[in-house]
Amino acid sequence: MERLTIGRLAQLGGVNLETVRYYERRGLLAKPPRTEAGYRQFPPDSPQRLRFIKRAQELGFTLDEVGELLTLRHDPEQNRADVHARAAAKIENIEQKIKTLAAMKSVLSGLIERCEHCASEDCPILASLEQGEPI
Amino acid sequence: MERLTIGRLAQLGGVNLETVRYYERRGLLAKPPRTEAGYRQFPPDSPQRLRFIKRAQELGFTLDEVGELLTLRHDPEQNRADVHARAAAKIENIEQKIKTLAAMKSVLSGLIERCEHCASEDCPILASLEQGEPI
DNA sequence: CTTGACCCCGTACCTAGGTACGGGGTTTAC
DNA sequence: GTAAACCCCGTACCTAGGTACGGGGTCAAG
Repeated sequence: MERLTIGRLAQLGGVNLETVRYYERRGLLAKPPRTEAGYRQFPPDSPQRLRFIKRAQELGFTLDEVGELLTLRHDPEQNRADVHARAAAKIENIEQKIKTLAAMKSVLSGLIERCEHCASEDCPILASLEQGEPI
Repeated sequence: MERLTIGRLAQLGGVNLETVRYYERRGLLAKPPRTEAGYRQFPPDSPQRLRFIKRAQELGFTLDEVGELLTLRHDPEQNRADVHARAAAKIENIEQKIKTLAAMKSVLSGLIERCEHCASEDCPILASLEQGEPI
């Protein structure tokens, strides 16, 4: 259970050190215990959490939304039904994203297959733009 | 083929009027023809293009990336092989996003199914954080 | 016992992606 | 023919999400 300094954590998580401080301020990372001298001592699973945050962000979740995702974790004082409902909502949200990405992908695949067609006016990419509801 | 004023386009596309001007400046929307008086006259497919931009953004693409996606369309002076390669790269990118989202979704589904488990220490959400490569 | 690498904190600054403002012309509806 | 509702443009401002700065303390190696 060796604990991590902030610099080491930043390195392992692939982010700037200041970003770690920022996430702590935002409440995305729990305030870690400190040494006598005030140095942060992060738990060993922090790098994963950090990477999760970055990945969720790359998928278009805001930091507030990432926070919601993370608090779906074991929070003993929330009632089960509420967690359940919020998780279900997030799942729908994710499914919608997947659907839209799948539509985009198939458009691009089509583009590759019949590239010559695409030199003409009615490129399928525009036809697909209407697909998918706003998220 | 009635053409759209900027206000109408913004309304149909669900964005602020200034956003349309901004996208035009960024080159995401082609500079439209103008009336005598200088009013923009957008082609009728502009709302779809606008919505595409917004959706791609919600999926974590930057506006620069959206621009790349859009220029994969019929641009007659690019050679086929190049378009092909760039489309293939975008497809991989999209597939990676889908994979990561699918991993997140299955974590949340698991969370719902065995909610009681999750009141304990080893919530599967953390276990999953390592899934998926950075995009 | 000191030097370099690391940490602390608060505050200032930066980029991306918009949004708002405001002074002016235009168009449409009474 | 005039008021409301649009549009023009340039510029200023705003939010989210970081990043950098700088003055100071700490810790490990030589």
